[in-house]
Amino acid sequence: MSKRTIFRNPSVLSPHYVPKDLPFRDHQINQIVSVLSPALRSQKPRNIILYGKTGTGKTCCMKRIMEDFENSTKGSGDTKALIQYVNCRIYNSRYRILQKILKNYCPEADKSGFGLPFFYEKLLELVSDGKQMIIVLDEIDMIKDLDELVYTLTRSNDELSYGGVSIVGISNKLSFKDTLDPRSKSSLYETEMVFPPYTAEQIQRILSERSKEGFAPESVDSSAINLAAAITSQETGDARYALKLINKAGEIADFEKRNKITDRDVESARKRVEIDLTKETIVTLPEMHQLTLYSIASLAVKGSKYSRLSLENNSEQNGYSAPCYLFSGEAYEEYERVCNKVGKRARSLRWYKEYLSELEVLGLIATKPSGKGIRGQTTLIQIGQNAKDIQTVLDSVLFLKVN
DNA sequence: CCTCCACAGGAAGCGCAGGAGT
DNA sequence: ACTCCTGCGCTTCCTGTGGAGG
Repeated sequence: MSKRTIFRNPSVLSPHYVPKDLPFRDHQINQIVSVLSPALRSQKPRNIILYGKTGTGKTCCMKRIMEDFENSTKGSGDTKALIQYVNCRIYNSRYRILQKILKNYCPEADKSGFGLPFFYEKLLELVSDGKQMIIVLDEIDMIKDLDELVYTLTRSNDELSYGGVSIVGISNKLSFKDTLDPRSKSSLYETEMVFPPYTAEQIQRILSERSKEGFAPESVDSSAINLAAAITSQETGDARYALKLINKAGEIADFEKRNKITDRDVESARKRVEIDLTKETIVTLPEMHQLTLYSIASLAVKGSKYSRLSLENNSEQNGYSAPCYLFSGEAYEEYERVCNKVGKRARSLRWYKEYLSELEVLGLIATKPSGKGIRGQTTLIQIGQNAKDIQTVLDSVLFLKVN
């Protein structure tokens, strides 16, 4: 009666799953805990920044620590320390972050119309009786007015005699440090910690442990795990990617009604995962960002006249496609056409540039200044992945049919 | 050398939604 | 009901800039 499946507990294989033990991250966890533990004794912990590429376990470690933290304060009745997690990709301004934190404690804050001073007062009230508040800012580099936020939060410490507020920042961009104001930089970087990428052997261990829990016994070839680990470490060392890979391989084997995951499944999963990953980011994009990306993708498929022009000067290299660059000017024109087609009002050129830089932050496109050989100063845009794939994804999202 | 191109990106301000105070 | 305030997304305006062209 029940459908035959090789999955035993699929949630274990999800990238959001937080395991009891995080292999190869004991050192980092211990260090973070030792930085944060003063909060349990009503002392203000130092601020800390966690660095590392995607899928190196930063968020996972932090969630593990938060759970343990909450469990340890639960029994003791009056809690001395509060810990709050904020995903800054969604809550990307000072206002939204404070609102998000406070609405867990006072529900009336979950409305717009309040000014920042209101939130500030509420925050002070919350920690004024000697409590310590730890704010975990995941993807901290996405915050638009981070300097002001850091200033607001550190200033609150000056006004309090007992409680305090400290920040745990999580970022995967090393360069974002330089964009900060020197004052907020020095207060934010009291402690710094780097998460190195996992090695192939480590990923292999992680995969086999999760597979043991996630799949039925004996259903995963050890060579399939080795292959998935090898592919991952060759690409990025991103554990999340590795989990996706093995998960997808499982789905393929399941679909074909086999009871073992083999190398071949991992190979075919590889192509699907990449499309899936970009699809995930694309569908959650705001509409205007989607239209912007769509215009770039379709122009890249068509080929830009400027880039064709400039390619003629260069001698043909193996006949294979050199990276296709688009001029921001022609991309904007295409964007206007696309907006027209779907009956949306195109935003101004100025704002279009903001869209571009946000798409670049997400890694969907790459840009570079035009430099020598091109008249005027402009930006060259290159699409991150296969333009055709992105176009197909967006076609289904935007309900378009363009040829 | 100057001028023009094709933009980049900062500043100011606008309309809107949704509070609070009166 | 009204006025005032706030943040946000956005437009308009403006000045700056690196290289090509004459």
